[in-house]
Amino acid sequence: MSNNRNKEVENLAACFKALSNPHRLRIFIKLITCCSPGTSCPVKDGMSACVGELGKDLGLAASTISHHIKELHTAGLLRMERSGQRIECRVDVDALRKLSGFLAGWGIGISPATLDHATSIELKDQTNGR
Amino acid sequence: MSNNRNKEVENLAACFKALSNPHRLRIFIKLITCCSPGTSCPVKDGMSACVGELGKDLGLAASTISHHIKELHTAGLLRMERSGQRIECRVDVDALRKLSGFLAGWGIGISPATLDHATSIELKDQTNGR
DNA sequence: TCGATTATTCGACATATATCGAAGTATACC
DNA sequence: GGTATACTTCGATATATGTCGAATAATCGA
Repeated sequence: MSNNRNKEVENLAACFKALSNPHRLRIFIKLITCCSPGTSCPVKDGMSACVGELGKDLGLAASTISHHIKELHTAGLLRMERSGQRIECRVDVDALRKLSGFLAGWGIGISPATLDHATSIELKDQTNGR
Repeated sequence: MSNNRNKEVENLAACFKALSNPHRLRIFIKLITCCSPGTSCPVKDGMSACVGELGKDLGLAASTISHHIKELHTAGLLRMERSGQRIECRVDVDALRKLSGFLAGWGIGISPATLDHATSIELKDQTNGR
């Protein structure tokens, strides 16, 4: 229970850490926007782009981009799937929603006093899908 | 413009960084909940607690707590005000709302394709109030 | 099979972060 | 003034992070 709660806070912190680096945040933003509905996008499927595209314009070495994307992936914020030579990345909408829910619970003025509920949003279980 | 956009991403990243450490996140959560309406709280004023209270139960040295709270403060997530011997901390609801707004824009499924708007939420200007 | 493209892993390195204890500052109370 | 309480600043130190380039792996096309 309390142990569980601990794990939730750790997960939450891990997500924030993944977004805490400007380069990574930029990658994440690009992923979210570059392929959103209505935008022309190299990949037809919504919210998806390959590693190379995401890293463009950041002025970083390929290995560094790869490292950053791995961080986002490990935090559960994005999913990766091989497609030929490329590896497609897409936002994990669930994780994003949960993260957003945590902040929205208060910030926006909606029901506070609900830590029990708010921190029990189960962030992506670290053991599956990676 | 683009320079401005850069600064916004930096600010956003700085906020995430402040919340990326489990100890700091715990402090932040405590601050948000311990004194929310309806809860009995050492400080009557909603969402406020002194440095010492926030750091309790974390098993950290006072200097470390101080350091963490300073980080949260620098990121603009909380305000501090001297009150006698104590220093009262309260969440900066504006910053929280903006942070939350950034994630909520997508995550929750509300209008995507609005990066222009979403990243132009002006996060607290680093130069005032600290 | 060979070369091109795309991405990851590895080792090195500089910088940043988390942490402590000791010393310093500010305020309150006697 | 002197002492207690609350917090911050400073210096030290161990660990984590961001970055690169070189080497490796996976896939495609000729």
